[in-house]
Amino acid sequence: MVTIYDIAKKANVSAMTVSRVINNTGRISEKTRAKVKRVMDELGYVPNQMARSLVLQQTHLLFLLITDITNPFYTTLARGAEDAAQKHGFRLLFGNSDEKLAKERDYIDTILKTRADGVLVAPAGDASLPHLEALRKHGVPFVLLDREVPGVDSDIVLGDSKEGAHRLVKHLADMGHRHIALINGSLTASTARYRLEGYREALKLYDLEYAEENVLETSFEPRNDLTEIEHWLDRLRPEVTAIIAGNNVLAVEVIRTLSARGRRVPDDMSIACFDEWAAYAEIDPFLTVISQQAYQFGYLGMQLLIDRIRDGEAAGPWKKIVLPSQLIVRRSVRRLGAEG
Amino acid sequence: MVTIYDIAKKANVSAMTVSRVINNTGRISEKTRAKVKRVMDELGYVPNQMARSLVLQQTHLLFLLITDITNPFYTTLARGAEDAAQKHGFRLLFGNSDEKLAKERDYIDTILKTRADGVLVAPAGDASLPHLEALRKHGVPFVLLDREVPGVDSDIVLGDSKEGAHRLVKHLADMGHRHIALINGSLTASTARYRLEGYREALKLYDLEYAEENVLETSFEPRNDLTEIEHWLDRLRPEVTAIIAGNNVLAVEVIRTLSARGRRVPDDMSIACFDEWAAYAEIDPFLTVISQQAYQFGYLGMQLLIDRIRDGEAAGPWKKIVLPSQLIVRRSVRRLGAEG
DNA sequence: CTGTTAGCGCGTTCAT
DNA sequence: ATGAACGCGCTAACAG
Repeated sequence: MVTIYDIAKKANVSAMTVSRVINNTGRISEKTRAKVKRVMDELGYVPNQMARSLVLQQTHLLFLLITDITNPFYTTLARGAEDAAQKHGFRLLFGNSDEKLAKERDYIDTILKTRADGVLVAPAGDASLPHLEALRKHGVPFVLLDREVPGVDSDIVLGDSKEGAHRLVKHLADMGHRHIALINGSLTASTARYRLEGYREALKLYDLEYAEENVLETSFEPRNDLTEIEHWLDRLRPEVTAIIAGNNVLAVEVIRTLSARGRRVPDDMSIACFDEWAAYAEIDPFLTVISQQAYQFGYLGMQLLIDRIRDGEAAGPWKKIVLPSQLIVRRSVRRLGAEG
Repeated sequence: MVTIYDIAKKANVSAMTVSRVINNTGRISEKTRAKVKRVMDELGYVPNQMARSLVLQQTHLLFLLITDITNPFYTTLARGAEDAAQKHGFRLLFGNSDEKLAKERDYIDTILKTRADGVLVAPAGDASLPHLEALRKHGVPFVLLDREVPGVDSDIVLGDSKEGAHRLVKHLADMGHRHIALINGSLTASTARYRLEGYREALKLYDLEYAEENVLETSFEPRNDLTEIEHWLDRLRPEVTAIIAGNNVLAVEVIRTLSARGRRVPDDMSIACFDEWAAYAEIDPFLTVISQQAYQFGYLGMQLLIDRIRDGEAAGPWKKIVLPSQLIVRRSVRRLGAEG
């Protein structure tokens, strides 16, 4: 490995001079600067980030932790975070927890060991608390994305899940559905809790029946085994004509399960859900969704993080950004007649 | 920051003993080991990766560089790479180049500075050559994914793009299409070249007309401005009844452009393309595609990389894995009668 | 404008 | 079984 000492020797200067050339600090004569630079090129020198970080006590590295890298909601969010980071001259690396606490812990571990300057976290759930406390304890600034974690104060960017669920129920009711089921992620995720809450409140408001067997709590991430969903569909009250899915993944899995049994959407069952399927949905508009501004989650979250890194305490009290969502009506919900 | 010296002092041992406890090296009495561990917990010690890497000359960190984090092909690939890395006890971080050489260069830079142990690269194109040469020069093992780069010898995992294009043309011809256009990524990507080649060969084979204005070379990544595609569609020979898109993104953009002008797929134009839109395509099977085993690209690539890291030269000559693809027929291609 | 010294946190080598 | 000295590559502080 080429070090500043190799450069120094070949350029007949001290290592310190080389360091100054690299970092553009101090005053250096144009002549020596040129000489040093030439030698650096010749030798193909690359600064050792480890060594720099060790002495500077900062890495200039930011992390984004998402829970499902195959979900377009999170990848769009990632693009937003990336753009904002680049705009401010920060490097960003991604990690994928797969909604698994163990994987999340491993990434937090890596982040801690790597001494990242800051982290954007979409937490797996409430049990992410110790992970976030670890970040806090070690002085790593972080911003929460998409989900709250009880017991954690921080900057955060959220969607209005309760309001979204409300709008979904209203739309279904408007379309003539009176018996609406809900398949949800784990209630250890705040979004799932708010969506359940909004669902129940709206049912009450529109005078629709609530039945325990019409609600399934499972998980947001993709699964290979659809039997749980299958069994739930079997136990559903027969009057149910519409299902709300807690996210885009669940919606797809419900539809797959239904269609494996020859039941069509929306003919035999209506479906609506949270979150888009990005580009594809546009060309073949099928799923009725509550669309969230995924890109903004990442972009604004990154801005908050960078503010926090730059200004520390001076960035003021914790900021909470709640992003509005939008109902997009498509083909997956059928209009029911009076008989429905 | 808590260091091994803080632990050492509080546990009444030397820093060296602490280090040994951390790394499970040397012989330590159970008593001191327990004491040291307890103090470590009390103080919430986290090893400083920078310092470790500096002395060990290795980071145990792997990178995956993809060109479009919003494209399900690459995110599925990423999941495969992640699983394989985890299986072998390596940490993996992601970077997204957005098909941009400048962003790719920045990531290569980060990787070099970070002294990663190895890299999985889906290169932006032929001009990625210097980036890969830099990796080589600095002794960072890498494996290429999805695209070849002329002038670079390395392990690589590829799809058979030529064969895929061939199958696409054959299918369209079988469906009665005699005038088939191609919208492609930049020819600086080997996949685009092979797809063009397969397209031209197949046209010849099935005695179909080739026309220059029926082929557009643009780029694989999503764009905001669809005018280029729009203009191309306007200039297409009027006899054209089907379009092959070089990837999933282009297919969606063509369809969007067409539908903005009131032209329907497949009624007014048939479309087929490379690569799936992951889960969503299953529930609403619209696009006829050549489906590639994205997950395997990542999984097998990671295996190659880890072999190379572990065995170095002893891993033998460069390995090239070519993954077969599969034609999946759906609704986006219309069957033409004799008049077509 | 340039060089010397010291130390960031840790692990290897050699003592004890 | 444990400790002291040294160095990994780099930069801040001070000297000249």
